Amino acid sequence: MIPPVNPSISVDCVIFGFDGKDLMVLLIDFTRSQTAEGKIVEKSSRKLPGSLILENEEIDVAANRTLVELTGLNQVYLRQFGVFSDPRRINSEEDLQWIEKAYGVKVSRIVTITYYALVKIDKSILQPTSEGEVQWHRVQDIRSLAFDHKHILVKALEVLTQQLLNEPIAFELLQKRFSIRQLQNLYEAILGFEIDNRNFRKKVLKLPFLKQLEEKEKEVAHKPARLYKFDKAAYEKEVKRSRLQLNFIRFF
Amino acid sequence: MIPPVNPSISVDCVIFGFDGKDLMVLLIDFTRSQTAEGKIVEKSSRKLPGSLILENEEIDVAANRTLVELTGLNQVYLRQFGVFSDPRRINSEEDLQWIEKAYGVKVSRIVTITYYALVKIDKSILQPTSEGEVQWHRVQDIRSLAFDHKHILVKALEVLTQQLLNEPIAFELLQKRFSIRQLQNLYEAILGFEIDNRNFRKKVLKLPFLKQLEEKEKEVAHKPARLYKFDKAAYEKEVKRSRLQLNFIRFF
DNA sequence: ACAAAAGTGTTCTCGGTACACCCATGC
DNA sequence: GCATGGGTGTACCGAGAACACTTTTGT
Repeated sequence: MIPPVNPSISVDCVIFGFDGKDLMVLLIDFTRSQTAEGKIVEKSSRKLPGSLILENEEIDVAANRTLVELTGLNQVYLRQFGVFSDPRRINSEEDLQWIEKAYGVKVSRIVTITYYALVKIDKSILQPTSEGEVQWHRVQDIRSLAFDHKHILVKALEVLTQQLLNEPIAFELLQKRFSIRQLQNLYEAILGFEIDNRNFRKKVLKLPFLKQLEEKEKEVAHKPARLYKFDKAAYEKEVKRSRLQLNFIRFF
Repeated sequence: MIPPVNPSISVDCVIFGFDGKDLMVLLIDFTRSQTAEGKIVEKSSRKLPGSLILENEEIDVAANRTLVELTGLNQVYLRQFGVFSDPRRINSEEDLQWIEKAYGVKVSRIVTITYYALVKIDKSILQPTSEGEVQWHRVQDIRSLAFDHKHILVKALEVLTQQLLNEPIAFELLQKRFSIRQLQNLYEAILGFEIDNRNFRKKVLKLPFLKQLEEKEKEVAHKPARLYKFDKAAYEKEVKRSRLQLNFIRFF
């Protein structure tokens, strides 16, 4: 038996990855066709992965379900960042019909709760979906998306940037072991400006939760970089220890 | 004609005020009674102001509507900060019946989008509601609330604290004209620790959006304090001007 | 030996912190 | 004149910013 779906609440996930150079996002290609007035209307575009929620399902769980179905990854960083509720956010007849067909329920207005996920690209194994093909796209190349998904993406990027400056989430996008340069590249890609390498190293090497490993890069045609890992336990400990200070009041 | 209500989505508002000494929150007293198995069950408690949303109503608008109905205040600071979606968050029969009676619709599971508002206490004129009496309460005195509202309040406080450290929202809680000491009291009340007065003054007086006024306090039995106001336009300008720097990466 | 990226140190400036006394007013 | 809270300055320290050359590896 199919569990009942709530026809007015959905989740949409902005799934970010990092390929060493650019910030990437996972999108689904899909095509809607509608027969209206004897003519067949076809529209092709891309959308963010998402799903209506089940009755009796917590929203976080729905977001995680969407993520697992798509990437095969469980236990990844997932953060709720917004609610999109414009009554006209799904405004075309063929879009509504496509959703009704996909879920087998009558829908009208849908409020969506949005999440962004941070995944290690190399670990993700993209699963085929009934909606359409799933692919990674460079964020900077994306021009338009279906529904109000472009709008959602823009908001996700804003929140991601803020988050990156205040919490150690960069490590969720990198492989377990990484070089300082890779970390810097990630910051530069997301923040959109260059950072002085010496100052960056000085700053991050002082962090108590960045652990140097014995291993080095191999088979590279230059001096091999030292590898590091993120020690989550050390981070949690440090956060608890640190007291709030005046220092923390910063308005810009 | 009553506009149709969406029975599965609501907003709840945590309305904060500051009385010069303590952080306050606006709560509604309400009583549910239910006749079950011949017995009358009565429960009295307090709840956050909230409302089911209307179909065709944006969530932000619903939150604002709730706020206006209650305080008579429009155009106050209002910020969405969470979504509470545990399918069992409204778990008692009398709570469900009370909601159904209040809105005249059949409800089962409700997902709530939560907002916090910052208001100037002296400007608010509490409106009587059909739900029950509305009153300001000191945040630190609150022991328990109906539904999962205590949980919501705790989350609101966390977000408020973070916000206070990163954005100039303190001024939303103070009167238009205020003294540095009042501002400091507000920070101390919310952050929960004492701040050195000389250092605090030095810090805030350097802010380009804090404008000194000619007026001073009057009729106080001590040296009258200078008054200041928050210049929003100057703040916006400053934010645009300031560039992101490495400086901004702070993990604790 | 050369190409390519890793890694390293110093000086300057600014902002945070700790800390104790005089000032203006009402009564 | 005294009680009350407002308002002020200095010395120390740590972190960010600017800036250019040497090191290690593969080919």
